[in-house]
Amino acid sequence: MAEFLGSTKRTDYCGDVRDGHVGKTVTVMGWVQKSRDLGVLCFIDLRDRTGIVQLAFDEGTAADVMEKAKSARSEYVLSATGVVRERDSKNPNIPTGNVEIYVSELKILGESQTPPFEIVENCKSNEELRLKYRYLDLRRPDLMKNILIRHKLTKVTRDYFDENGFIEIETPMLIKSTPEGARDYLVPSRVHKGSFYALPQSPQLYKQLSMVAGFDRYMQIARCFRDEDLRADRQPEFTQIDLEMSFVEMEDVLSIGEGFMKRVFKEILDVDIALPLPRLTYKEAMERYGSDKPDTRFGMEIVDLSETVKGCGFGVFTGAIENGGSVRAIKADDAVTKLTRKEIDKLTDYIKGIGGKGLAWIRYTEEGIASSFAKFMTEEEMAAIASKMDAKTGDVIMIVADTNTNKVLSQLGSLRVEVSNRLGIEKKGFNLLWIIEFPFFEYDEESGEWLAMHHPFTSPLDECLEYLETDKSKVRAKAYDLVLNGIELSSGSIRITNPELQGRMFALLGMSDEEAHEKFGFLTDAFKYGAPPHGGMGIGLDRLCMQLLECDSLRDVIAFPKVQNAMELMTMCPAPVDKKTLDELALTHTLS
RNA sequence: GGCUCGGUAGUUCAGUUGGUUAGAACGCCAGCCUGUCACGCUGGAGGUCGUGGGUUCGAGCCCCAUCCGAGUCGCCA
Repeated sequence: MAEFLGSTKRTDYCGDVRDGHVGKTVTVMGWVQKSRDLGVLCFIDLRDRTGIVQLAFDEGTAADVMEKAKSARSEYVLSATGVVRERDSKNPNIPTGNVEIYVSELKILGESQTPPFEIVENCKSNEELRLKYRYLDLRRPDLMKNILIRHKLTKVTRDYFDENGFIEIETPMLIKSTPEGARDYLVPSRVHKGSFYALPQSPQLYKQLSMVAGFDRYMQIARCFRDEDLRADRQPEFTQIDLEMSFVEMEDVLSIGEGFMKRVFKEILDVDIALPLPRLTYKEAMERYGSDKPDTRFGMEIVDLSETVKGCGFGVFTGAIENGGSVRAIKADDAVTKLTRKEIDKLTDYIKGIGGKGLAWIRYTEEGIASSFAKFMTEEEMAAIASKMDAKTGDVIMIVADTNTNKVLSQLGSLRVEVSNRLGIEKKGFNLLWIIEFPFFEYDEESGEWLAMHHPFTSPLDECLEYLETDKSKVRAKAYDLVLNGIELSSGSIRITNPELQGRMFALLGMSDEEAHEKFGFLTDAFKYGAPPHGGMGIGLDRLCMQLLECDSLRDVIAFPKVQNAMELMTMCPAPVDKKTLDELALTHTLS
């Protein structure tokens, strides 16, 4: 039977009991990590969020206390009072290993069944089980540590932005659905049957309206929702450090953003980040890394072979070039033993899996050149490739050709990362960089239309305004992303505040005046009443935390995450609701 | 929606060509034990092999379907 806490008060956390406490009487409270019953002697490791301390019992211990100590199983909740004393034999493996608490009073505050998995660091149990018992998983020191560091990160965030004049404003969770972009989570209205709220994908419009209101600098640690499929770095419910600033241009926002990153890395990891951060234009990032979120911790940059192989004997290459595409390649240094013929076949499948036509390759082995296409080439042509790629014995070149150069680049970009993973290339450090000058429009092959790459309030670069109606491919945006080790951490832009320009943008995106007014009238109306120039960004808090802690999954930094099918396994939601509830919401017809 | 991988004791895993009673380690339970800290020793319990169907004299193993989990592509302005 569990006992009541009564008037017992904790004096110290378990992990804080050290040499300085020797001789003092302390009371600690926590969970039984492990008990060791040696007959006349008994030891219990007691754990709380700060660490573990050893409780000791011996022949001098009162019989009732000893009896309780021996009955305490794993994960029982105890309160223990006793004198701290130096240990005869110290345990160098734990910070409190020099001391122990010689217990005179013991309360069993809560009993526990045997947990379904051990509450230890580096638990190997499968994640499904751990998510079902998430409260036990969070009790494990590694996950506990992650959540505690996340707390520290949000604290640093609020401090930094407060010190820089930002005001935290809470924006609504129940908002109007705007069908652009990701799928919305919808919330049915009871009062207005057949109408719906949406959960915000971002507080975008509200923060812009806060600028119109005159708050000048806004920030919010904002929960956002997107009803799209999950990934290791994508949850349907996530948190953004959202900010917006008035009377600024891009440089001002980047400066605040990178100042924040510097502060975070210093305070959380004691790592110094050199400022200003490197920048790449979107075009350069695509040309060199085949990605708008390149991992620059390793090389293997993309090389354009189009000039080199122009007019060669291999029809796949010449065909791609003659039809407006290109031939490009990456080189894996000293990889010839790892990238066997079989491995390269797998990489070819990988390329096909992401929409590629295939992979041409050259392996420079000790015995000579092995290649998928050498038979179509002259020796001079092969030598020209080797020269252009600076290839030596031991290297492997992988080549992609397509009539669409963007496809070539993005496929090689993916391949570059895939190959680096397969080769186990060491990636160390924190490579932060800005990607700037994003294209404003994106050509959609399916519909044959130019679509907005960002939300429609993003401002074009001043020098691109003249091309808006004439050549959409030339228009670049005042948009910027912050990339860390190949993950998009943040995205932002300078916004349009000129109603006339905004009208032009809506028109270019195929939105009629009526449609634009229906969807965003409240914003364009607001801009008629004195809108300051403004811009901002949103920083993915979960992703930042995941990178700081070098975790592979967002689930390791979110206390109660969802799994791949968007279920939360502990509470098993989403779940059906009863008919009465549906009736009230006029949703009964959804029951089949 | 597609592709790949996985599901055997509470947990992590092994399980040969389809063949007797499905094993190990840890954990759990009981007893013993005066300094343990991966305590030790002795003994014990614990399995609808994800689920359903099929092939077979016989299925953990082969086939089909299905559920669950992971990664990824599509998707994510």
